Amino acid sequence: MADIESQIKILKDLIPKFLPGHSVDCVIFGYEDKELKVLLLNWKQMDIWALPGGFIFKDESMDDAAQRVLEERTGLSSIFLKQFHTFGKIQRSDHSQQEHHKKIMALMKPSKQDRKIVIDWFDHRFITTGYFALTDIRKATPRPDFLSEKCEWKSVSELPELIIDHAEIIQQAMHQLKIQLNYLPIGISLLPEKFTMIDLQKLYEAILGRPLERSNFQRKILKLGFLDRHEKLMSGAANKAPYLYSFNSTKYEELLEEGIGFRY
Amino acid sequence: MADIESQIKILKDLIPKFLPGHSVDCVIFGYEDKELKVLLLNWKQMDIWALPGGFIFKDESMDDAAQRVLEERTGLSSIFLKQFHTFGKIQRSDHSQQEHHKKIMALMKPSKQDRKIVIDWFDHRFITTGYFALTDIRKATPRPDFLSEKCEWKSVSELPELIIDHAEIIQQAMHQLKIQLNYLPIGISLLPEKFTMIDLQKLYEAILGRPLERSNFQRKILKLGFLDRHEKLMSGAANKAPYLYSFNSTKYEELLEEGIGFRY
DNA sequence: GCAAAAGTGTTCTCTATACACCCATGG
DNA sequence: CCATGGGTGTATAGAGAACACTTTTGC
Repeated sequence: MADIESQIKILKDLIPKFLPGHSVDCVIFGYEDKELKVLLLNWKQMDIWALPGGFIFKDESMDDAAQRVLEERTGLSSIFLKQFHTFGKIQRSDHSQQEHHKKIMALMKPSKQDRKIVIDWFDHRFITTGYFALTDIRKATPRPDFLSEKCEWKSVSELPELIIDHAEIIQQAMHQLKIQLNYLPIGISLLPEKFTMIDLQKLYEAILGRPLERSNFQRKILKLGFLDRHEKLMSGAANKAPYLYSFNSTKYEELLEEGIGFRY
Repeated sequence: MADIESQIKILKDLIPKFLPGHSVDCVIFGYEDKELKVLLLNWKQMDIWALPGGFIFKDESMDDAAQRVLEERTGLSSIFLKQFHTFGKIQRSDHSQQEHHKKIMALMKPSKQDRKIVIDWFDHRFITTGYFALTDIRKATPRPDFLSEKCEWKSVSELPELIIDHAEIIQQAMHQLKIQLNYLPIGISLLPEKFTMIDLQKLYEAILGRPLERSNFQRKILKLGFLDRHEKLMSGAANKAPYLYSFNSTKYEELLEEGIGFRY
């Protein structure tokens, strides 16, 4: 596996350029099949998952580092991205993490010195800042990093086993999403260009975790006036065809300043 | 000034025990004379102010570090304290900071080596996590740290000149205070045991930055039912005496879970 | 009695919510 | 025509804002 080995060499050279002790982790949200999803990485040689994360270069702001991680994993730039919490407990490492690093190290034969640098780097304590991102799942192209085998969207309602405190980080991100719902460009970030009213409602329901009344939702949203109505969507089903809508981003952004009202 | 010199020696020995690159800063709020105040430190030899802050020991959680800073500067423990944002721009240092360190160094004659360790420590890049605290100003006893001359409560409406990005940190803290108002134990933390309805109203007004209608405020708060009514406060003024109230903390905490409703 | 501030009542509007009803579509 | 789901109407309850009115206090 010369591939990993060369990656380790690259990493060894990068390590001195990173800020020690601090990392960023991204909770990248997408929306598909009426479910809220997050992008997760599957670690090589282990059946355990992790959030996409990375380190901060000494000459790079923390926000830029998060942006870089997001871009590397999804190919997307200029996406809504916001920090939500910094995790600073002492025990931010666990058995599975150490086991993983051992297995990775076993796969390669770098020089003793390189090996030591890399192991030491991963073994010391990190404080991590969590960011959440809102993406259109159809536009993203998930790409694993060198530590990982797979990079996949996983439904937040059935998350796989996650390393260290990453389950907690996702929980926190979802809570913040709920809390800040009225001030976030939920719809415009997570939905495709055109969508039906039910699509939008289901998205809100997925985030809020509770059902909303159909007719009232429709009236409320339309009254806010940030949607443009387009042609009807003929689904082929034996029922009335819904209109397609798109966001009038000017009006939408104006309204977001004040907050679009849904209590949680 | 052997005093500073011995402090520098202590600091030099502590530095290896700190996590490099990360600090905490506390925006400690108090309420007095109908004004929201924050506790600030005045740096020795300079007419510039700073937030109380500190570093994190390698075997200490970030929350504990913030708690320690709060306790060292106010003597208060078990106070409401919560992180609100992490500041990770590259240029988190400025001219006034460097000037200050030079002046401090000039005051003392430590060994060249000690001096280098301390200067290097302060000169490298820090990411800082901001915490805000809510305190009863009457119970706190402000104490300067060794870099500072004075430690005083300053009204948020007329802040003095602050180092680096500390003005921005306070702005952010105030914004979070406003946003989270309905979920924070504002009253019980910032007011004395007993207070009048107007006291509580003025506190809310100070945080929200806008006037509230007296009679409606009274009705709304009383209807929520977390206040116990006590004797009247005879002020000696030629007007009707207001009742004194205190928080029924059980009910208050129950309600805070759901949020006590004031739109901002 | 008068001024000032506290406490209570009334009215109006706006929103949320529930639910009824009509409309479009394809089988 | 019927089942299904979209779109609109309506009725009611509660919250919020504005403001009038009453009560208490010290001069």
